[in-house]
Amino acid sequence: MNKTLLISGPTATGKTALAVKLAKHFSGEIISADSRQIYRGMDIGTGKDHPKNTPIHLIDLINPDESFSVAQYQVIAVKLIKEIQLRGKLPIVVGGTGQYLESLINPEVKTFSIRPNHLLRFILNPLPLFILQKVYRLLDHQAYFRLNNSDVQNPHRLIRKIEIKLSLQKPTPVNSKMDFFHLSLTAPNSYLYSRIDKRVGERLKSGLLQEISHLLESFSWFDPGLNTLAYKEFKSYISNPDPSLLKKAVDIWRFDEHHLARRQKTYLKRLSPDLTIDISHSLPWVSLISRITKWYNHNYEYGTSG
RNA sequence: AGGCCCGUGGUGAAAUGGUAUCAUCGAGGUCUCCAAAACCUUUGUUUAUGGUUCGAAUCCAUACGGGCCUG
Repeated sequence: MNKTLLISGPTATGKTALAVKLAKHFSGEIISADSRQIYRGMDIGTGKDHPKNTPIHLIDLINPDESFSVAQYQVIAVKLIKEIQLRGKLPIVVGGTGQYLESLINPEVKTFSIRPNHLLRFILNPLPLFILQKVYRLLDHQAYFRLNNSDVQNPHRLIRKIEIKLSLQKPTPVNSKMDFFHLSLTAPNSYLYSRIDKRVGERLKSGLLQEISHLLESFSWFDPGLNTLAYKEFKSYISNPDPSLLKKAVDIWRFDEHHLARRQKTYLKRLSPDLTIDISHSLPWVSLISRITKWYNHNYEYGTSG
C-alpha cells in the first residue's frame, strides 16, 4: 500500500476542513504541508483552527527563532507517510506550500541533499546582484545563460546555485515511490479575496495582536518565524500603537494575503492536480468520494508503468 | 450666495511650457534549502469644452466636481 492523498489549494479555500472529513471517511491521518504552521505559538496568524479531536502531523515543530527548510520537510514527511501506510492508514497531506508538496511529488531531484554552507552565504549575502551574477557565470557559464529573467535577478536563487556548484557533497535523491491522488481546491480571485478579508477581521478579533505581543516577549522581529504574513505587517504598529497605523497594517496584511493566494494558484496549477474543485460552487461530495474511492481501491501491481 | 484654494491611472503622489513618471492595488509568471520567501513581466492616467502657443498636466476662459472661509 503506497497510496497518499494530497489536498492543496490557496489560502482560505477550506483545505483542512475537507481533509478532516476525508480522514474520517477513509480512515486517514492528516499531515500538514504548511511552511508556517510548523512554528509553535504562531496559531491565530497562521490559522491553526483545527478541530481538537483530529491529530495533525508536522505542525508545531520548531520555535519562531529556528529555521526550517524544504529539505528537512521532505525527509520527515516521506518517513511519516511510510509509517502511516504501514499502520494501514491513508496519509492525507494538506497544505498550500507548493514547494513542500512538490518535494513529495517529485522526490527524485537530488540537490536537496546539498546542505547549506552558512559561511558562504554570510560572505555572498551582502554582495550586489551584479557580483553574484558574475560569480555564477564564472562557475557555470552555460547554466548561467540558461537562467530565466526572473532567476537571473534573484539574489537568493543565485546564492543557492553558487552554493550547489561549490559543494563537494555528492547529490543523492530521497527514495520514495508513491501513488498520489492530488486534489486541489480553487476559486476565482474575487471570491477568495472576500473570504480572506472576512477572515482577517476574525483573526484580529480572536486576539492576533495579543499573540504577537506574547511572541515578542521571547522572540524578535529578526527571527525567521516573525517574518510571516499576519505578523510582519504589524511591526510598526506594535512599536507605535496609533489607530491609523493599525488600519494601514491591516490593509497591507489583506493585500499580502491576496498576493499570496494568487502565487499559490500559479504554483499549484504547475503541479497539475488530478482533480481541481472550485469551492465557489457547492462541493460535489458524492462524486468526489467515489472518485477517490476508485483510486484508493485500484491496484497498480501489474499493467502500469508507475 | 460671495471670496479663496484644488481637480494627474482604482488609490496616493511627481513632472523650470518640451517624450506624462513613480509607488501601491489589480492581472500574469518564475521556482527543488528563506517558498506565507525572493524575484520577473504587465493593463490602466492629465475632469470636460474651447482659447493662447511650434508645443499645455502646467497659462487663459467657461462649465462641472471637491475643499476651506464668510454670510
